Amino acid sequence: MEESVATRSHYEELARQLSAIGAVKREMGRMLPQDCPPASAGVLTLLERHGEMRMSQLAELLAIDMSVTSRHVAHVCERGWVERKPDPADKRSRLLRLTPSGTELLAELSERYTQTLARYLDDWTDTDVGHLVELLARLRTSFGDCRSRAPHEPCTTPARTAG
Amino acid sequence: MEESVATRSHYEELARQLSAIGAVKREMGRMLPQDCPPASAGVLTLLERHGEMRMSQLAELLAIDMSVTSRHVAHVCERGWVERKPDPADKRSRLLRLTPSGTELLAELSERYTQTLARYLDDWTDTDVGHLVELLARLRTSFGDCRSRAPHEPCTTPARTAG
DNA sequence: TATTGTTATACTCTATAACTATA
DNA sequence: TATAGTTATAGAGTATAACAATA
Repeated sequence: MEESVATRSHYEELARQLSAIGAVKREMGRMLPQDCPPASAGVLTLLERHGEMRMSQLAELLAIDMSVTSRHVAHVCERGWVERKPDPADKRSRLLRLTPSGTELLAELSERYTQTLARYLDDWTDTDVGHLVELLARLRTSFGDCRSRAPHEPCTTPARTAG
Repeated sequence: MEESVATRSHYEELARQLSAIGAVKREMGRMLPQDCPPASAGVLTLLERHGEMRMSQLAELLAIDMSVTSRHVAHVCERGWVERKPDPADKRSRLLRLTPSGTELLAELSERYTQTLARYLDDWTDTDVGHLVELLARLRTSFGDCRSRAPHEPCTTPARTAG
């Protein structure tokens, strides 16, 4: 597919915006409870939305390696927010489920998220926010779908150094 | 300000999407040259867009602490992509400027960004991409990030022309 | 043999605090 | 005293590889 000059420019700008959006993420993370890092909040949110699931499924939803998922889950389990139960169908597997304490924390998180965003986005219309959410979701889908159809090898080309 | 139920729901969904967008950022980072981590690419891009500047200004544009900025700058300077010159107006300060080697690397980065996004977003219209870019920039602005200004501001160094 | 999950190790990115050099 | 920048240290997040237990 051939892209126009305008599209190409938009691509470069999108790359820049994605690189810079970390500042917003960090700001959002600053209002989380002291022992609940962003990664824990993500785990809890997904367990609330999708219900009981296995480690591998959670890793897939988080789009991170299962080794990383394992550590995040250990953290929320140590604090009693999530429960790990043996899977009767497969003894290698463990089923994850929110505890009442975890559900309670999620209510707190929801409150903080909402208050923070209401403060920062007070001049946004509901439609604007909805549209951004939609486009972000679609962006993630586009990247996820491409993973299977276009094998992409990590780049090993060394960068040029000054001559 | 009071928000509707729909708005509140959108807020929670936005928080979720922001938390999950890291997967896209990481995928974008994977196609960078071995020697050029995402942070370095960010430094180079801002120096191209805004021209010569001091450490403190770059830190402001990156929306990260100057201590972190200092390390990122050291990395790109060691590789000859950026030059640190003494500021004649203030001997505590250092002026940062892209080298020809850095400019050359930026052309390579632009090419890779464009190719990667063209592959992943091949079913997006130019309008869709533009809209997402716009909303992301606005989001950063709402959070108090000065980087979101479009690169049409007065710059010492003109932006590279695309295509 | 392959798969599920855990642990060890390493790398990137960031913030805080202590430090220097200059204003 | 205050500010610009550097460095040391700590913490969060992730990926790869080696490993144990089970399918």
